[in-house]
Amino acid sequence: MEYNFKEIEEKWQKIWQEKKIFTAEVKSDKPKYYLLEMFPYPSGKIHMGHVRNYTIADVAARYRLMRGFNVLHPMGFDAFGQPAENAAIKNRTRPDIWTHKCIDWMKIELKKMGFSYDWEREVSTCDSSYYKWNQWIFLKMLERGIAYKKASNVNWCPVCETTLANEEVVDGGCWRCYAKVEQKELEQWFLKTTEYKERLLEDLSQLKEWPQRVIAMQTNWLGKSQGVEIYFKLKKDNKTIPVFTTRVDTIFGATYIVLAPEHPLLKSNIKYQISNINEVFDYIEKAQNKTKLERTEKDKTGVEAKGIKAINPVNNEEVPIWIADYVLMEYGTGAIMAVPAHDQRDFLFAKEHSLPMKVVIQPSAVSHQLSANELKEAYEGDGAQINSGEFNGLPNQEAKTKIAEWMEKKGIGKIQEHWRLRDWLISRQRYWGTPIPIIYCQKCGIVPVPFENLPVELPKDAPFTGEGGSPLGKVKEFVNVNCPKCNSPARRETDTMATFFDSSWYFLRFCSARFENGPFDKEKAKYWMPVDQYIGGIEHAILHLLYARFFTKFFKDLGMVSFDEPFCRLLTQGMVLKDGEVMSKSRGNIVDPDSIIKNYGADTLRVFVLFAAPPETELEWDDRGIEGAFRFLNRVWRIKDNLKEKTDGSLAKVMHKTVKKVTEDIENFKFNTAIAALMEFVNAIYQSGADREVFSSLVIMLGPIAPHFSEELWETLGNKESVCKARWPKYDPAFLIEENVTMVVQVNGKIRSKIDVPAGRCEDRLKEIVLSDTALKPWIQGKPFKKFIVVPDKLINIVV
RNA sequence: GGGCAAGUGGUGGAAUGGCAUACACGCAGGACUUAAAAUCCUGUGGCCGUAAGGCUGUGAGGGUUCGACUCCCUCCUUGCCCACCA
Repeated sequence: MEYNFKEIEEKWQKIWQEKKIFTAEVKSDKPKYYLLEMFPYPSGKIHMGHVRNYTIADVAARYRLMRGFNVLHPMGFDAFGQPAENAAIKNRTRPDIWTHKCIDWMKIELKKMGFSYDWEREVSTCDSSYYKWNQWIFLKMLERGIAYKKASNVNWCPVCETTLANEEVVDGGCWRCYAKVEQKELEQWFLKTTEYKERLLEDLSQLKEWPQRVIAMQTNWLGKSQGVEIYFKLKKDNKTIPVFTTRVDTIFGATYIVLAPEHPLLKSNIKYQISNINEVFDYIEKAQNKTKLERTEKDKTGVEAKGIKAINPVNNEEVPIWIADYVLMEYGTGAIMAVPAHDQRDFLFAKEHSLPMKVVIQPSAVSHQLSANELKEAYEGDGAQINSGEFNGLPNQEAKTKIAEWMEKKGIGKIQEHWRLRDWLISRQRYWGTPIPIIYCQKCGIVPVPFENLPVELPKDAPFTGEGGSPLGKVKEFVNVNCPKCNSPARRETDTMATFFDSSWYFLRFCSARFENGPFDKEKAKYWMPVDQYIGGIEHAILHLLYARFFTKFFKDLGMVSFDEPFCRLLTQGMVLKDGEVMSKSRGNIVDPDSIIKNYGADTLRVFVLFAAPPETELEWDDRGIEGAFRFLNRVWRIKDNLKEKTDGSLAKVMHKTVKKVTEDIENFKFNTAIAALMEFVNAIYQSGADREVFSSLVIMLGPIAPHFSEELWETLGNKESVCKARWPKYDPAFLIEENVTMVVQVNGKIRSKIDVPAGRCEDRLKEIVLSDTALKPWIQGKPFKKFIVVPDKLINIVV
C-alpha cells in the first residue's frame, strides 16, 4: 500500500479531535509542562514563519506528552489591530466580521498542519470576554497610579493617524507603514513602565535559559547609565542649568554648554537677556519642524545665545551657551556640557562653529602632550588627567569617581543614573482595539468606568470612511454617557489601547481561558505558570517580551501571581528565507504552506522545516529539500512490508544508540540532528532488516516529528491506542558498550594509522601494539618517544 | 559609533579540545526496466599519483596545546539590535 498522506492526515486529525488527545488535564499527578508559541495575528493565511515556529513547538509538546507530562499547549489569536480596519474601509465590511472570518480560515490551516493544540482554551483578544479584562487591568493600574494621563510630545504617524509608542518608531518612521513620524503635543494615556525599570533590569539575571542576545537587547533598551548631573549657574542670574554626563572626568575640558531647542530655559524670562533672540527663535522653530530622522543628519547646526553665559562650577570659567538640535530634550536633562577634545560630536560642532577646545585626558601611549590645535578627532579613550586642577595625573577612570564625589561634597553635582526607557504610551486613535474605560465629566473630571459596568463594548457598526480620525468618536451612542459619579451628561474616552496591551498577559488567560471572576484564576495560574518554554520570533525580543514581563511584575504587586518572570525558557526561531531573502509579499518570493501540504502532506513539510536547519538559525527554503523529506518518509513507509522475525545484534546496537541520540537532541531542540540520526537508523535497517520491535521504536520516535504518518504506521503494527500514548523508547546502556574499538594513532598530531583493540586497553599494552604496527614504522623508527598520549578507547598521539 | 551573533565541500548543514565535512540535497556510476519514472546499491573537499599513498584544507594572520572548526589576541566580511543617549 502506498503512502497516501492526504487520506492519513485527514483521518488522524479527525481522531485526535474526537478523542480529545490534546486536552490538558485539569487534575493530574503528572508533572506539568506549559509550552507556548507567540499567538498569531489572524491574517487569514498561515505563512512559512508560522509553520516553522509552530512545528518546532509541536515537536516539543508532543514529545513531553509522550514522556508522561500534563501538557498545556494552547492557541489563540491576537485579533485587534489595524489591518482589520483597513479591510473594513476597503471592502466595506465590519472589522469584527472580517477578523472572525480570518480566524476561521487560519484555524483550518493550523489544523491541517496537525498541531497538537488544546482548542478548548482558544482565546481571541477581540472578544469582549477577553478585552473586558484588559479594561479591568487598566483600571487596576489606574488605582495604583501605574496608568496616568499626561500631555506630552508624542510620536504621531500622519498616515495611520495615530500615536505610536517609542518602541513602535523604527528609524524615525512608523513601524507599520514607514511614514515619517511627527511630534505632536497631545493628552494621552501612559503606563508607568519606568516604575519597574530596576526590576525589569535585575530580573533579567533570572532568565538563564534565554538567548544572550535577547537579554542584551532588553538591557540595551532599558539603557541604564551611571553618571553625574552637574549644575552650571548662569552668570547674571542664579538660575542653574543641570547637565548630565557619563564622562565627569572630562568636566575641566567643558568649553561651552548646549541646550536642546525645546529646553525650558528658552521659554523663561531669561530669553529677554539674549541679544540675538530673533536668530535663536528662528533656529528653534526650524528644529521643531524637523522630523527625528532629519535631526540626526550629520552636519551639526546650532546657534549661540548671545548675551548670556554659564559658569563651569569646577573652575568658575565663563562658558558660552549654544542651542543645537543634536541635543535631545528626551534624554538626560536636555542640556549637555560640551567637551570637544574628548567627544566626537562636540568636536565636530566645535570645528564647525570655531569654539575652543581643551585637552584634559592625556593618552599614555602618546609621548608628547596632545594639543587642542593638532587634534584631528576627539580623543575618547582612557589616559591620565591633565589641566584638571587637583586631579592632574590620576588615571581618568579613577578620577571619574573622585571628581564625582568631590563635586557632590561641594554641592555642584550629583551622582545619578539615567535610563533610556520611557513610560509606555498606550492611547491609539483607532477603532479596532480595546476601548479605554474612562469617562470625562465636566464636573468630576476623569472618571473610571466602575468595574461592574465592564466591559465597555466596542460598538459594532461604526462608520469606516478612512477619513477624519477615529470612527469611534462618530458613534454618538457610544460617546455620550452619563457620569457614573454625578449622572450628568459626559463623554467617553474614544481612544483605544495599543494592541501590545492585549498580548501582555494572554499566557495567563490560557491557564483558565473561560474564567469569569477575573483575568485569570489564581490557582490555575499557580499550577501552570510560569511558561516552561516560549517560542517566537526575534522581532518580539524587545516590545512584547518587555511588556509581558512588566505586566507579570504588576500582577505580582497585586498579589495575583507569586513569580517574577513569566517565561522560563525562550527560543527565538530564525526566519524562513528564499534565495537568501526574507519571504515577503513585496519581494514576491512566498512559498504557500497550503500548496506544499496539498502536494506532499503536512508531515513532509514538518520534516523538511525541522531538518533543514537548527531552530535558531535562518532557514533557506529549498524545493528539492522538500522532495528529500518526502523520500525519507516513503523510505520508512516501505519498511513495514519487509519486517523480519528477529533483528541481529548489530542493529539492536544501532537502535539503542539512536534512541539515546534522538532523545537528547529533542530535549535540546536539536531537531535537525535528531532527524539525521533517524535517517541513519533507517539506512541501517535497509542494510540488515528490522523486526517489529525495532520498527516500533522508529515509529514512536517519529511520532512528534511526523505525527499523522506515525499514527498510521503505529496502527498498522496492531496498536489500538494513539502513538501519543505510546511509551517513549528507553535505551539500554549495556548495548552502547563496545567490546572492540578502533583507535586512531597519530604521530606528532598527524594520523598515521588505526588499530582495532579490545576496549579498555592500558597504556603499556597499547605501546607494544603500536611498536609492532608496520604502518607506523616510517614515522617512528629510530626516533625516541618524547610523549605518549592516550585518550582511552579513542586516540593515541606519539610525540617523537 | 556601541553591543551581539555568525563565517566549514557545488548547496543546506554536522562535529564545542581528540578521525573535519555526519545527515540530506545535487552530481556521477551501477542494478532493475523494452524504455522512462520510481526504487535499491556505490562513489563524491582540493592538489599530486595508474594505484598504494602523500600533501593540503573549516574567512585572514598570530598565540596557547602533544593535539584547535572548537580556547585566546588582532584583523576582514556578513547579519541582527541600539544609536547625535551626552
